[in-house]
Amino acid sequence: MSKERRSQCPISFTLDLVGDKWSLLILRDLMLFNKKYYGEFLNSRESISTNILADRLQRLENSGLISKQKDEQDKKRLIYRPTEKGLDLLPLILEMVQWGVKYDMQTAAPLSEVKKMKKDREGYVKNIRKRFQCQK
Amino acid sequence: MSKERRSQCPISFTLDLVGDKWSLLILRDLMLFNKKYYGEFLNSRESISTNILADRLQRLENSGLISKQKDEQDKKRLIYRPTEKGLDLLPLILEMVQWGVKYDMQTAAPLSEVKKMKKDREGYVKNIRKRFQCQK
DNA sequence: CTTTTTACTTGTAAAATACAAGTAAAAAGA
DNA sequence: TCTTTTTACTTGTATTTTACAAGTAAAAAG
Repeated sequence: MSKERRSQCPISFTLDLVGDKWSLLILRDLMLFNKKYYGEFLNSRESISTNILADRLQRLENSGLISKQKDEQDKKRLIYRPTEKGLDLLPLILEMVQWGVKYDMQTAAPLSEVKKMKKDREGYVKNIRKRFQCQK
Repeated sequence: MSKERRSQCPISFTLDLVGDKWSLLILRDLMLFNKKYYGEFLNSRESISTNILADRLQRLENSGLISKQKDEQDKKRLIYRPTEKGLDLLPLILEMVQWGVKYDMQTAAPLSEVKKMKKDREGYVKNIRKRFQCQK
Protein backbone atom coordinates (compact mmCIF):
# COMPACT_ATOMS: atom_id res chain seq x y z
CA MET A 1 0.00 0.00 0.00
CA SER A 2 2.50 2.61 1.14
CA LYS A 3 5.05 3.63 -1.47
CA GLU A 4 8.71 3.05 -0.94
CA ARG A 5 10.79 5.97 0.21
CA ARG A 6 13.12 7.81 -2.09
CA SER A 7 16.08 8.14 0.27
CA GLN A 8 17.03 8.13 3.92
CA CYS A 9 17.11 11.92 4.08
CA PRO A 10 14.78 13.27 6.80
CA ILE A 11 13.54 16.00 4.45
CA SER A 12 12.53 13.53 1.75
CA PHE A 13 10.98 11.35 4.48
CA THR A 14 8.81 14.27 5.54
CA LEU A 15 7.98 15.15 1.94
CA ASP A 16 7.04 11.55 1.18
CA LEU A 17 4.35 11.81 3.89
CA VAL A 18 3.06 15.37 3.61
CA GLY A 19 4.75 16.82 0.53
CA ASP A 20 1.65 17.25 -1.55
CA LYS A 21 -0.80 20.07 -2.05
CA TRP A 22 -3.49 18.83 0.35
CA SER A 23 -2.22 16.91 3.39
CA LEU A 24 -0.95 19.94 5.28
CA LEU A 25 -4.13 21.87 4.53
CA ILE A 26 -6.14 19.12 6.20
CA LEU A 27 -3.81 19.27 9.19
CA ARG A 28 -4.19 23.06 9.18
CA ASP A 29 -7.99 22.69 9.27
CA LEU A 30 -7.69 20.23 12.14
CA MET A 31 -5.20 22.16 14.24
CA LEU A 32 -5.66 25.84 13.41
CA PHE A 33 -9.31 25.98 12.36
CA ASN A 34 -10.65 23.40 14.76
CA LYS A 35 -12.38 21.34 12.10
CA LYS A 36 -13.25 17.72 12.87
CA TYR A 37 -15.69 16.37 10.28
CA TYR A 38 -15.34 15.20 6.69
CA GLY A 39 -17.86 17.77 5.55
CA GLU A 40 -15.93 20.57 7.22
CA PHE A 41 -12.75 19.68 5.33
CA LEU A 42 -14.73 19.55 2.10
CA ASN A 43 -15.96 23.08 2.68
CA SER A 44 -12.58 24.74 3.10
CA ARG A 45 -11.86 27.59 0.73
CA GLU A 46 -9.44 25.59 -1.40
CA SER A 47 -12.29 23.19 -2.34
CA ILE A 48 -10.69 19.78 -2.30
CA SER A 49 -12.33 17.02 -4.33
CA THR A 50 -14.19 14.44 -2.27
CA ASN A 51 -12.18 11.47 -3.56
CA ILE A 52 -8.88 13.23 -2.90
CA LEU A 53 -10.04 14.12 0.61
CA ALA A 54 -10.99 10.50 1.31
CA ASP A 55 -7.62 9.36 -0.01
CA ARG A 56 -5.62 11.87 2.03
CA LEU A 57 -7.52 11.11 5.25
CA GLN A 58 -6.73 7.43 4.72
CA ARG A 59 -3.08 8.14 4.04
CA LEU A 60 -2.76 10.44 7.03
CA GLU A 61 -4.34 7.78 9.20
CA ASN A 62 -2.07 5.08 7.77
CA SER A 63 0.95 7.27 8.51
CA GLY A 64 -0.23 7.78 12.08
CA LEU A 65 -0.74 11.53 11.70
CA ILE A 66 -4.46 11.53 12.44
CA SER A 67 -7.01 9.21 14.01
CA LYS A 68 -10.76 8.91 13.74
CA GLN A 69 -13.52 7.81 16.05
CA LYS A 70 -17.29 7.68 16.03
CA ASP A 71 -19.11 10.71 17.27
CA GLU A 72 -21.16 9.35 20.18
CA GLN A 73 -23.76 12.11 19.85
CA ASP A 74 -24.37 11.36 16.18
CA LYS A 75 -23.24 7.94 15.10
CA LYS A 76 -23.22 8.62 11.39
CA ARG A 77 -20.46 11.15 12.00
CA LEU A 78 -16.75 10.54 12.41
CA ILE A 79 -14.48 12.82 14.38
CA TYR A 80 -10.98 13.28 13.03
CA ARG A 81 -8.17 14.38 15.32
CA PRO A 82 -4.41 14.86 15.01
CA THR A 83 -2.18 12.40 16.84
CA GLU A 84 0.96 13.35 18.73
CA LYS A 85 2.90 12.75 15.52
CA GLY A 86 0.56 15.09 13.69
CA LEU A 87 0.70 17.74 16.38
CA ASP A 88 4.47 17.67 16.05
CA LEU A 89 4.01 19.12 12.56
CA LEU A 90 2.65 22.35 14.02
CA PRO A 91 6.03 24.16 14.05
CA LEU A 92 6.47 23.29 10.38
CA ILE A 93 3.01 24.61 9.60
CA LEU A 94 3.67 27.80 11.53
CA GLU A 95 6.86 28.33 9.53
CA MET A 96 4.74 28.09 6.39
CA VAL A 97 2.45 30.74 7.79
CA GLN A 98 5.39 33.05 8.50
CA TRP A 99 6.95 32.60 5.09
CA GLY A 100 3.63 32.86 3.29
CA VAL A 101 2.65 36.03 5.10
CA LYS A 102 6.02 37.58 4.32
CA TYR A 103 5.90 36.95 0.58
CA ASP A 104 2.20 36.85 -0.22
CA MET A 105 0.99 40.32 -1.14
CA GLN A 106 -2.63 39.24 -0.98
CA THR A 107 -2.56 37.22 2.20
CA ALA A 108 -5.79 37.08 4.13
CA ALA A 109 -4.28 35.80 7.38
CA PRO A 110 -5.41 37.76 10.44
CA LEU A 111 -2.38 39.85 11.37
CA SER A 112 -3.09 39.75 15.09
CA GLU A 113 -3.04 35.97 15.09
CA VAL A 114 0.15 35.87 13.01
CA LYS A 115 1.83 38.21 15.47
CA LYS A 116 0.76 36.08 18.38
CA MET A 117 2.29 32.94 16.90
CA LYS A 118 5.46 34.80 16.02
CA LYS A 119 5.85 36.42 19.41
CA ASP A 120 5.45 33.24 21.42
CA ARG A 121 5.51 30.24 19.16
CA GLU A 122 6.06 27.71 21.92
CA GLY A 123 3.09 29.02 23.86
CA TYR A 124 0.98 29.07 20.72
CA VAL A 125 1.79 25.44 20.00
CA LYS A 126 1.23 24.36 23.59
CA ASN A 127 -2.16 26.01 23.62
CA ILE A 128 -3.28 24.06 20.58
CA ARG A 129 -1.91 20.80 21.97
CA LYS A 130 -3.96 21.29 25.12
CA ARG A 131 -7.18 21.21 23.09
CA PHE A 132 -6.39 17.71 21.89
CA GLN A 133 -4.74 16.25 24.94
CA CYS A 134 -7.57 16.87 27.40
CA GLN A 135 -9.98 15.03 25.08
CA LYS A 136 -9.89 11.25 25.21
CA MET B 1 2.12 30.46 -17.13
CA SER B 2 1.82 30.41 -13.36
CA LYS B 3 -1.27 28.69 -12.03
CA GLU B 4 -3.86 30.58 -10.10
CA ARG B 5 -3.77 30.27 -6.35
CA ARG B 6 -6.27 28.24 -4.44
CA SER B 7 -6.96 30.67 -1.60
CA GLN B 8 -5.47 33.61 0.25
CA CYS B 9 -4.23 31.40 3.08
CA PRO B 10 -0.47 31.78 3.61
CA ILE B 11 -0.08 28.02 4.03
CA SER B 12 -1.73 27.26 0.70
CA PHE B 13 0.34 30.09 -0.84
CA THR B 14 3.50 28.36 0.34
CA LEU B 15 2.25 24.97 -0.80
CA ASP B 16 1.35 26.34 -4.22
CA LEU B 17 5.02 27.27 -4.67
CA VAL B 18 6.95 24.47 -2.99
CA GLY B 19 4.30 21.88 -2.08
CA ASP B 20 5.53 19.12 -4.33
CA LYS B 21 7.96 16.28 -3.91
CA TRP B 22 10.98 17.92 -5.54
CA SER B 23 11.24 21.69 -5.08
CA LEU B 24 12.37 21.60 -1.47
CA LEU B 25 14.88 18.85 -2.22
CA ILE B 26 16.49 21.11 -4.81
CA LEU B 27 16.60 23.91 -2.27
CA ARG B 28 18.07 21.46 0.22
CA ASP B 29 20.81 20.54 -2.26
CA LEU B 30 21.51 24.23 -2.84
CA MET B 31 21.53 25.34 0.79
CA LEU B 32 22.54 22.34 2.86
CA PHE B 33 24.66 20.33 0.43
CA ASN B 34 26.28 23.23 -1.39
CA LYS B 35 25.30 22.04 -4.86
CA LYS B 36 25.24 24.54 -7.71
CA TYR B 37 25.09 22.73 -11.06
CA TYR B 38 22.34 20.96 -12.97
CA GLY B 39 24.34 17.76 -13.00
CA GLU B 40 24.78 17.87 -9.25
CA PHE B 41 21.03 18.06 -8.67
CA LEU B 42 20.53 15.18 -11.09
CA ASN B 43 22.90 13.04 -9.06
CA SER B 44 21.19 13.40 -5.69
CA ARG B 45 20.15 10.16 -4.05
CA GLU B 46 16.46 10.61 -4.81
CA SER B 47 17.25 10.50 -8.58
CA ILE B 48 14.99 13.14 -10.08
CA SER B 49 14.16 12.85 -13.78
CA THR B 50 15.92 15.35 -15.99
CA ASN B 51 12.75 16.89 -17.42
CA ILE B 52 11.26 17.30 -13.95
CA LEU B 53 14.47 18.93 -12.74
CA ALA B 54 14.44 21.36 -15.67
CA ASP B 55 10.80 22.17 -14.96
CA ARG B 56 11.35 22.73 -11.23
CA LEU B 57 14.41 24.93 -11.77
CA GLN B 58 12.36 27.05 -14.14
CA ARG B 59 9.47 27.28 -11.70
CA LEU B 60 11.74 28.11 -8.79
CA GLU B 61 13.34 30.84 -10.87
CA ASN B 62 9.96 32.17 -11.98
CA SER B 63 8.87 32.33 -8.34
CA GLY B 64 12.02 34.20 -7.40
CA LEU B 65 13.37 31.48 -5.12
CA ILE B 66 16.55 30.82 -7.09
CA SER B 67 18.62 32.60 -9.73
CA LYS B 68 21.13 31.40 -12.28
CA GLN B 69 24.20 32.89 -13.90
CA LYS B 70 26.92 31.75 -16.25
CA ASP B 71 29.98 30.21 -14.71
CA GLU B 72 32.78 32.49 -15.89
CA GLN B 73 35.39 29.76 -15.54
CA ASP B 74 33.43 27.37 -17.74
CA LYS B 75 30.83 29.02 -19.92
CA LYS B 76 28.86 25.93 -20.73
CA ARG B 77 27.96 25.69 -17.05
CA LEU B 78 25.28 27.54 -15.14
CA ILE B 79 25.51 28.28 -11.45
CA TYR B 80 22.27 28.13 -9.51
CA ARG B 81 21.91 29.99 -6.23
CA PRO B 82 19.09 30.64 -3.76
CA THR B 83 17.76 34.18 -3.55
CA GLU B 84 16.86 35.95 -0.33
CA LYS B 85 13.32 34.61 -0.74
CA GLY B 86 14.71 31.10 -1.09
CA LEU B 87 17.05 31.47 1.85
CA ASP B 88 14.03 32.47 3.93
CA LEU B 89 12.77 28.91 3.46
CA LEU B 90 15.66 27.55 5.51
CA PRO B 91 13.77 27.55 8.84
CA LEU B 92 10.97 25.57 7.17
CA ILE B 93 13.48 23.08 5.79
CA LEU B 94 15.16 22.73 9.17
CA GLU B 95 11.76 21.97 10.76
CA MET B 96 11.40 19.18 8.21
CA VAL B 97 14.76 17.83 9.25
CA GLN B 98 13.76 17.87 12.93
CA TRP B 99 10.42 16.18 12.32
CA GLY B 100 11.88 13.66 9.91
CA VAL B 101 14.71 12.71 12.23
CA LYS B 102 12.24 12.26 15.10
CA TYR B 103 9.91 9.91 13.25
CA ASP B 104 12.12 8.21 10.70
CA MET B 105 13.55 5.05 12.15
CA GLN B 106 16.00 4.67 9.27
CA THR B 107 17.20 8.22 8.97
CA ALA B 108 20.68 8.69 7.62
CA ALA B 109 21.10 12.29 8.75
CA PRO B 110 24.37 12.94 10.57
CA LEU B 111 23.36 13.28 14.20
CA SER B 112 26.07 15.79 15.04
CA GLU B 113 24.82 18.14 12.33
CA VAL B 114 21.20 17.71 13.43
CA LYS B 115 22.16 18.57 16.98
CA LYS B 116 24.01 21.66 15.83
CA MET B 117 21.01 23.00 13.95
CA LYS B 118 18.73 22.23 16.86
CA LYS B 119 20.98 23.80 19.49
CA ASP B 120 21.43 27.08 17.65
CA ARG B 121 19.12 27.32 14.72
CA GLU B 122 19.54 31.05 14.21
CA GLY B 123 23.30 30.69 14.07
CA TYR B 124 23.03 27.73 11.74
CA VAL B 125 20.83 29.69 9.35
CA LYS B 126 23.03 32.77 9.50
CA ASN B 127 26.08 30.71 8.69
CA ILE B 128 24.48 29.36 5.53
CA ARG B 129 23.26 32.79 4.48
CA LYS B 130 26.80 34.12 4.73
CA ARG B 131 27.95 31.71 2.05
CA PHE B 132 25.56 33.24 -0.46
CA GLN B 133 25.69 36.86 0.56
CA CYS B 134 29.43 37.34 0.21
CA GLN B 135 29.28 36.03 -3.37
CA LYS B 136 28.17 38.50 -6.02
C1' DC C 1 -41.60 4.93 6.11
C1' DT C 2 -39.79 8.55 3.39
C1' DT C 3 -36.32 12.21 3.28
C1' DT C 4 -32.05 14.17 4.66
C1' DT C 5 -27.40 14.08 6.27
C1' DT C 6 -22.85 12.19 6.38
C1' DA C 7 -18.99 9.87 4.65
C1' DC C 8 -17.67 8.05 1.41
C1' DT C 9 -17.02 5.11 -3.76
C1' DT C 10 -16.91 4.79 -8.79
C1' DG C 11 -16.05 6.32 -13.54
C1' DT C 12 -13.67 9.08 -16.66
C1' DA C 13 -11.13 13.08 -18.52
C1' DA C 14 -7.22 16.03 -17.73
C1' DA C 15 -2.82 16.91 -15.85
C1' DA C 16 1.55 15.68 -13.79
C1' DT C 17 5.32 12.49 -13.47
C1' DA C 18 8.71 8.94 -14.92
C1' DC C 19 11.60 6.88 -18.19
C1' DA C 20 14.20 6.76 -22.49
C1' DA C 21 16.28 9.04 -26.10
C1' DG C 22 17.94 13.00 -28.53
C1' DT C 23 20.00 17.92 -29.20
C1' DA C 24 22.86 22.36 -29.08
C1' DA C 25 26.69 25.03 -27.27
C1' DA C 26 31.04 25.18 -25.12
C1' DA C 27 35.33 22.96 -23.98
C1' DA C 28 38.86 19.46 -24.36
C1' DG C 29 41.72 16.41 -26.99
C1' DA C 30 44.15 14.67 -31.31
C1' DT D 1 41.05 22.00 -37.44
C1' DC D 2 38.25 18.35 -36.62
C1' DT D 3 36.34 15.05 -33.50
C1' DT D 4 34.88 13.80 -28.91
C1' DT D 5 33.17 14.93 -24.43
C1' DT D 6 30.64 17.60 -21.13
C1' DT D 7 26.73 20.24 -19.69
C1' DA D 8 22.14 21.66 -19.69
C1' DC D 9 18.68 20.84 -21.38
C1' DT D 10 14.19 19.14 -24.94
C1' DT D 11 11.05 15.74 -26.91
C1' DG D 12 8.08 11.67 -26.99
C1' DT D 13 5.39 8.43 -24.72
C1' DA D 14 3.67 5.38 -20.96
C1' DT D 15 2.18 5.48 -16.28
C1' DT D 16 0.34 7.66 -12.31
C1' DT D 17 -2.14 11.23 -10.02
C1' DT D 18 -5.68 14.61 -9.80
C1' DA D 19 -10.14 16.82 -10.85
C1' DC D 20 -14.88 16.77 -11.74
C1' DA D 21 -19.39 14.55 -11.81
C1' DA D 22 -22.37 11.23 -10.24
C1' DG D 23 -23.86 7.57 -7.26
C1' DT D 24 -24.27 4.69 -2.73
C1' DA D 25 -24.93 2.93 2.20
C1' DA D 26 -25.81 3.79 7.06
C1' DA D 27 -27.69 6.63 10.53
C1' DA D 28 -30.82 10.21 11.90
C1' DA D 29 -34.75 13.25 11.30
C1' DG D 30 -39.44 14.24 9.96
